[in-house]
Amino acid sequence: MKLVAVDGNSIVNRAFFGVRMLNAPDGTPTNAIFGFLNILRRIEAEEAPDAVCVTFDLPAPTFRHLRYEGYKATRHGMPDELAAQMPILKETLDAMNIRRYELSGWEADDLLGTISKKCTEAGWECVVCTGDKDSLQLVSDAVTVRLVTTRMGQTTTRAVTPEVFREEYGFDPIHMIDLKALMGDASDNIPGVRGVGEKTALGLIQLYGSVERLYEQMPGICQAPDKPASPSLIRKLTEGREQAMMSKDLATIRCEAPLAFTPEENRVRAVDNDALYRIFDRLGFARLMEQYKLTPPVREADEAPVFEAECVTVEVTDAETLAEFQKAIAAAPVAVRFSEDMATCCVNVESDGPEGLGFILREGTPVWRQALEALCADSIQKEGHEVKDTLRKLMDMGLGTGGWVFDAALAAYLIDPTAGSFELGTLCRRWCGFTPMDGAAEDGQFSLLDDGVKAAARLLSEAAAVSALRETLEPKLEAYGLTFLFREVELPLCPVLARMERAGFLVDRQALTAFGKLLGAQIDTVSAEIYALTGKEFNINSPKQLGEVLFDDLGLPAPKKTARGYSTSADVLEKLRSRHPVVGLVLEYRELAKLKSTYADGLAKVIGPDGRIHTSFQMTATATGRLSSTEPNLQNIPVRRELGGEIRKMFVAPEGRVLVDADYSQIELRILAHISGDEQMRKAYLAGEDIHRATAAQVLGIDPEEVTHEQRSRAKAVNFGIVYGISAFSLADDIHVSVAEAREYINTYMATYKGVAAYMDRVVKEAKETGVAATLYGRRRPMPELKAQNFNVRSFGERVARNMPIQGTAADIMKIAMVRADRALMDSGLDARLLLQVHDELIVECAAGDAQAVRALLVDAMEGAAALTVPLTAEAHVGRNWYEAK
DNA sequence: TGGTTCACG
DNA sequence: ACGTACGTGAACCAG
Repeated sequence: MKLVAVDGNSIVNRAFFGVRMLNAPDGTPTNAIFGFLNILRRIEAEEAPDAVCVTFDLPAPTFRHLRYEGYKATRHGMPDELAAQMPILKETLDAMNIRRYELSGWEADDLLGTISKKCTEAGWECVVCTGDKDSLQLVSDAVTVRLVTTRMGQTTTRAVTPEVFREEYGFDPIHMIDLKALMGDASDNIPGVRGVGEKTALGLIQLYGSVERLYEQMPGICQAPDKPASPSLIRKLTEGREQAMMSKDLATIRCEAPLAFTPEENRVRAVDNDALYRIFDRLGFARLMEQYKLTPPVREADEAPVFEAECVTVEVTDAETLAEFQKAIAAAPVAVRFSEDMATCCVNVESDGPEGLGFILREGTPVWRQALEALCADSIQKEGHEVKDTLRKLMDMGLGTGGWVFDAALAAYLIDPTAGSFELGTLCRRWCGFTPMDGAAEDGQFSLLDDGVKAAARLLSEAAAVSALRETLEPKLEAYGLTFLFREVELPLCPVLARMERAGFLVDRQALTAFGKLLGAQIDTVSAEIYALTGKEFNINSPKQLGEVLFDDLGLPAPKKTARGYSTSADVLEKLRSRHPVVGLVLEYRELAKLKSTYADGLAKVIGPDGRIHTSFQMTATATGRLSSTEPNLQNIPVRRELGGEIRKMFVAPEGRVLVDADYSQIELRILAHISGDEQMRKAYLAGEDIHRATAAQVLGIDPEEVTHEQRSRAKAVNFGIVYGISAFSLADDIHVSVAEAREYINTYMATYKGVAAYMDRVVKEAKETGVAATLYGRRRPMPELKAQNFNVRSFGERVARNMPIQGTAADIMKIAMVRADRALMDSGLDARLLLQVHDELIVECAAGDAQAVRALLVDAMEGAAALTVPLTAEAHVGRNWYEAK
């Protein structure tokens, strides 16, 4: 029988400092709990114990160790973010039916010692799980210590048995206390013998075993076999004798805590599904919920907050019910949900109760089309969830797209874009405290209903959720100053994006597959050369195998490492290019393989029956307000390298039509100039100067004409760096200069652009005060990282706080431009439509004859999207394909 | 599934 | 003394 005893405080500490800051939807920090649970799962998987328990230190009024004054004085107090997680962690363990042992005045170490002793006495095996080497003294035939270390979010554990210990230290585990007696332990304020460090102490204990035996043999002792102790060491030991004895006492774990404990009472039990579900739900632990196979608590019938159960519902099937429907939806905002063959609508739903009226519209009923048309009229105020996707379907059906006044996903996204999930059920639980009817609820009280009714009830419940969410979220939007973005930007953008997705981008399928074949042939050639040069056939795509070949077989120096092995990234390989001819070939292989798999083959797979590629734009995916593009991602189509540009040539306009590509010129730097108000930078833009050249000239104190190509390109890198929240190290890496030089660049930059420097300080300070970073238009991003104790986490937060207002404002402006451009195109009567947005670039397809008009219209829409204190400029080009038009 | 790499702005 | 630029998505490997 085996019991695992977890050192709660030690593990939760490792987890807290090892796992990056995480937050529950309500802002509660959760990283320590998350890390703890993952470590616990690891241990359980590795040890397969019969019983598990956890010990905790309790803050005690008095310490047992008071007899040595100052003990623990250096142990820093627990950070607030961690302290906040402790009660929740304990609650979680309770819900998992894992016993906790905590005893006022007793350290976790002592409890672990006591527990391991009692286990041994009961004939059980005991595994002590801790991050703390102090516990190693407990190791015996029946007691193993599993040491846990967490680095960069990754946990490794190591089982220390008596054999392992002896192998490592050269003496028995119990003499760990003797070692501590001599060398001390700063973290536990154990003084040890002055002047004796780890090396000396190890040698002495290996030779003599215990401090007592050591002092018995004094002064005729040896430091190492055949090496008599130096007179100074003898003196230190003599003078430190008392310290040594006291230290040994301090280092000794007490195994007699008055603990009522039997291994049996800790036998592994099933978790409390309902309790654990509620905790994980609150903390936003979706993955853990799956791993523990938790299911939503089944509600008692009498407390079920399932709206439609009491909501009066009407099926719209004939003239009479249609009239009733039309009257109801004209009178008040109506929440709408669509499925394949059904639509449900709710009106007058209160968030705290089910008063309201529900309608069910089914495809196939005689009034289906009429009802939908009535619903889709511009004058009917509609509320939805992920409205852009709804509009796509409505457009497919030839229905109107006006009158949408609310989108629950967009509202929640504006309130907290970092929330992660904007699914209706998640939002409803988070903001309204109830779960829309789902599978579990059905089993409970709806199992008697037939499938059609059940589907309608589920959809109606979702409509009710949308309505409830509006009531909760709209006041918040108002309070956070997000109404403009919501009403004038995000909502109007929905039909624009829906049209773009439906339009798709025409692709030259033949050219694409031909290019894929060509790449395939080149890949074969390059692979063969690589195999010949290395004398080995291996998978070049595998960083592991590639690293072994390059760094082990060929003996190239490995400048960087990753979590598991050598880094083989392009910048690493680039540095090694001159060392061996195979390196260049690997880089070439990488480029070809990427182009083929992701672009040539990848894109060919998603060409629709119409010969066009229809991407999906995600409106709630990024933390800064940018859009993203998926299935496929059309926002990362190659352009930078020559071969990559070939791919863009495959994105074409149909016969008789052309592409117009318009992009903002340095929108982010211009925004920086605007919001920082920096005079130098604004002057440069107002004078229409080449900003990178101007930066080089001003920073270096030379004439713009004197700036070399090299100097300009470095200034450009600095400008980018500034936008990203620069560090000297990374800049150095980027422009291949020493860190000292990079630091010099940055310092001179900040001295030149004082307004930028001041802004960077100001924006971090404000974000720290308010807990959010925000754009010019009020888009916000909560920034809990700024409060983190962990240096890296906090530094990351500071860089994000500097970048978000810039990147986010650019995103806002582009969205505004898109709405303007779409409107202008519609109003103009030109034969043109938007196809794609790539952050600072818009692509339109139009009749060849309309190209110049469209060009002017686009530039106008984009430049007029915002009035900054520097010019906001856009350029547009026309071409038969994307490459030409850029 | 998470890590690595790499395409884009 | 820390470890290192902001924001994405997709393909691939390895466990």
